[in-house]
Amino acid sequence: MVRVRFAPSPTGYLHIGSARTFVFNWFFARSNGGAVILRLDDTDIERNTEVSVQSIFDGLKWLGLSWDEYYRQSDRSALHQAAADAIFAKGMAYRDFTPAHQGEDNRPHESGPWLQNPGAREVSPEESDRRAAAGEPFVLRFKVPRGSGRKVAFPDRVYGPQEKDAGDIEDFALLRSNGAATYHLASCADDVDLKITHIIRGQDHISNTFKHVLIFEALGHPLPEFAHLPLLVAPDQAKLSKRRHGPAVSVTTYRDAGFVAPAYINFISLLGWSPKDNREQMTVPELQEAFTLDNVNRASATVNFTDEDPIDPKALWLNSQHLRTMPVDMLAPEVRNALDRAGIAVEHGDASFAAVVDLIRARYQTLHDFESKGRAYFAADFPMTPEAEARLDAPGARELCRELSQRLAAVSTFTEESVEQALRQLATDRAVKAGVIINASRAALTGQAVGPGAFAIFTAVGRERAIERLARV
RNA sequence: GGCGCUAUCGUCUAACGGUUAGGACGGAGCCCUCUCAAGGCUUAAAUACGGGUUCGAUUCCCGUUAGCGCUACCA
Repeated sequence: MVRVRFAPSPTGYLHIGSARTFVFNWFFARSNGGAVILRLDDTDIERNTEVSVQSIFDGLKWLGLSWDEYYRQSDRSALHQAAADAIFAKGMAYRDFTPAHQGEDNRPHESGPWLQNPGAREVSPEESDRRAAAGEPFVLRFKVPRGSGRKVAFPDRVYGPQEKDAGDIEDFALLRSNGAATYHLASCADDVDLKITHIIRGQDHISNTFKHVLIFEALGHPLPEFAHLPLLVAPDQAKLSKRRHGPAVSVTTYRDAGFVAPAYINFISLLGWSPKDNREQMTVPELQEAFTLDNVNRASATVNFTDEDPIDPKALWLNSQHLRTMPVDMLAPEVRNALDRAGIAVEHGDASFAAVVDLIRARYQTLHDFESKGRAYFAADFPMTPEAEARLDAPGARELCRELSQRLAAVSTFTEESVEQALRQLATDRAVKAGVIINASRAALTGQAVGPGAFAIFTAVGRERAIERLARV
């Protein structure tokens, strides 16, 4: 039974890299009949915030990919403590009473790695127990094996076999002086307890994994499979960070820009992974079906954004593709919500609403376009663009619109065909090109100089409104 | 400094050791057309550098360079 976990730490909003990690975990689990576990790695109480927890949930909920189990590490400190005790009891960890260093890192590792605080390992068990009993604060450190030629190794599903000299691994902390578990301990203890089979996470964890291998071994637990994902970087090649790159890296930026979740998922899936068959636009089920760890790349991928525009152009293109191809009954509720948030009251019933959405969606790139460019299809009031104004300013255009209005008021049935017939007849009668009336009508009906085929617009806007809008030019 | 990871068009990427190095976004141009999109077509644009191995290297090996990551009582 495959069990994967997504373990964000709530120190900020859900960012694009985390979202991709979640999505890949989800694809892997779902295509292997496995379980997805959401675990908040919130052991660093100083830096965690509830706001962040909320925004992570907001982001995940928007993606619309479900998880099966949910845990918070802060609820599981007894488990972490027990793991620390077990490792300590085996003599694989020791207390370090050295005060925490603060400010500049002045430890002497200019010529090599820092491995441990001098003398800390040599404190006798008796003295260690005595000082601990006396209440002297300490960190519990893992006693990394120092034998010559001792290697730590693990296979990585993406990066291949990994190996490192134990001599290059420092005696990392398991427990902080306040008694709380560090990330390393808590993460491994929980992975063991939650029976995680595959750890899929960012490549920035590769060097941590050697430490984790040591912990798993100390806990007497077989290694889960590891798969590290290439990093997502900013256009300046730096690791994405909210401090340096701002909201461009937040999932909610895309949501708020009018993206539909499947398009966003499609976009981030193509960062560091590809189906290898030249497909680009894919639905979530297609992505899940095609996803394999073997097709994950190793080089980091750049997310394109600028100070002026936080949205990657390819993401925008994918969004427009999804808007025009996703099932209209899946899109319509999203559009309705968007219009709702924009304060546009929609009078349409579901069927006619879906028909209008279907008519105009091929021209739009984001959900916001429905409220702006598409406003006239839903609202009684709408602005007129300068280009549309120009259409009406064409010689005779306004008069023709008014006359068309009168003629349409007289037709018995109001269909695309009857409208076209009336309009072309008017053109013939007045000896003008039909195009003039067509373009002027589009402007009068929608406030836009551009849009769908003109006759379809008449029925989309509806008889009453069409006649009224033509009359008042 | 140490350790690790990586390197194909501007960006995302494809290429059993043999291709005119392919696709996509974005750019340029054309076609279609009642407008604008869409769609179709065309076009510019890449194997970081240097050595090997091989009949043949984008692909395998070594080195250089560059970038990134880790090097906390953060995760």
